[in-house]
Amino acid sequence: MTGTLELPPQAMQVGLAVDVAAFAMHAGELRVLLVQRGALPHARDWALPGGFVHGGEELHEAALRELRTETTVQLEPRHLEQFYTFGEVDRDPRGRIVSVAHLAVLPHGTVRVTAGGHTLGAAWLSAHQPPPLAFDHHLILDRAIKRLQLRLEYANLALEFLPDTFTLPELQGVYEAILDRKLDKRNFRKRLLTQGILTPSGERRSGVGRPAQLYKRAKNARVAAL
Amino acid sequence: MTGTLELPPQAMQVGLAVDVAAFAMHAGELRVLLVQRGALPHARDWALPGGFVHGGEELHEAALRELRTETTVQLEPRHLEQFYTFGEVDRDPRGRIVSVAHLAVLPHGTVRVTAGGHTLGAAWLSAHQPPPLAFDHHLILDRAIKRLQLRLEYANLALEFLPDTFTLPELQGVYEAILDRKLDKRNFRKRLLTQGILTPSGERRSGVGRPAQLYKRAKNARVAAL
DNA sequence: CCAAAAGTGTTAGGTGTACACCCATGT
DNA sequence: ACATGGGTGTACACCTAACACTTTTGG
Repeated sequence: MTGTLELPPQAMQVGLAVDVAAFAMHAGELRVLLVQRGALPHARDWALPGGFVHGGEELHEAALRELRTETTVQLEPRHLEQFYTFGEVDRDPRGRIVSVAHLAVLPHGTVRVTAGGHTLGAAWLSAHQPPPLAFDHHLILDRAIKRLQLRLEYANLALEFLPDTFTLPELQGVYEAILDRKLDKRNFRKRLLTQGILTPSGERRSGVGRPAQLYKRAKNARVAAL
Repeated sequence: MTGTLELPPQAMQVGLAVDVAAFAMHAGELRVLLVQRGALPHARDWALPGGFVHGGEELHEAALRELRTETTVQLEPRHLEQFYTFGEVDRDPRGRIVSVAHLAVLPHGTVRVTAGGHTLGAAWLSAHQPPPLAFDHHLILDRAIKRLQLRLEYANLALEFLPDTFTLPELQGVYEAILDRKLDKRNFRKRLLTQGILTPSGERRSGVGRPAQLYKRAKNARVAAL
């Protein structure tokens, strides 16, 4: 079927790319995965991982591939969603390049990243106070954070940042890191527990201070769309 | 600057298009602007107005142009926003075509549409019960309606469907048409009036039954983003 | 016994929702 | 006078936000 019909002459051919704003918790802070570019333009600048979509490849597949090849992230994203398309004429000096930006959430764990492909380095850096970024990636990151904050209320995206079992203070930490403000402990517990998406896992975690009850996600509790 | 840097060899070149889901109220119903295609593929099928982005043209400019040339809509959209990008490999038989879908709201008034360009016809048809559509346009329309419903709560997008002055029952009609369900009259009035975005315009409108108070939008009341 | 972090209830204000009757006009 | 659509108030349930002390553990 493909090829039997012709495109109209004025059909604009553009470079199609994806960029990924991948978030995780580190040291009680919301971090975003950034890579240091190895090639022009913007060599040595920090940027969101991303690149061109290959032929026959779906957009979300391209997003996953870029995550894996540019940064050697071992863990699967727990959430991946397209959130905006950046197509300004002059956003890339190489020509008309349209980027479909994706939001990813990676689970907790010492998410070790190493440079892959043609990047000089990769690191988890502060999402709320990022370094200067290449291209229009600060716009992309801003919008990604807003979307993440929106999703936090709608779906239960906070759980995706944590391991299978976790404590309520840890969960509250995720909310606070994403919203970038403090929450009241008692109100938070009440809200989450009456929501019915958590079940106590019996165990307790030890450390400094009183050990906390461990929870895991209830059977239902799925991430909703839109 | 453009052209001095080369794209990598695997950079995928794709056709870049925009599609527009333009909404308006007609006969107390939410309607979407559809065109009847004049060319293959899907000739004679209904479709959302849309087409290829031209060189040097921003995405929102392309969306506006397609609205104007394919349908001869006289009125400016009161709201125009990108809401999702459809890039599935097989969504168009002519090859890899990525469409950045836009949501538009047109103000009230007898919005007369005539076929323009290479379309056979154009019409305002029911948004909630549309005819069969070309390509993946039913997916686009579904998502556009969901976004419109979301925006209705967040911003005050309902006002954009009405002329400068309007009555509360008319405004409630817009809400009901978009949400596709009935609302309580007293609760609706209370909510809208305490919100402070409406000011009575003194005049009253006559017709059958008791005349209704006319309102206009208050000085503030701007449409918020994201 | 001290430091550190976890856990626990109540109150007041505001918001959403359900619900039925009277009013102003045109015919 | 009647048909048609516009306009009005209250009560209850629920959610939100503010607020301080006790409990459990490790050192």
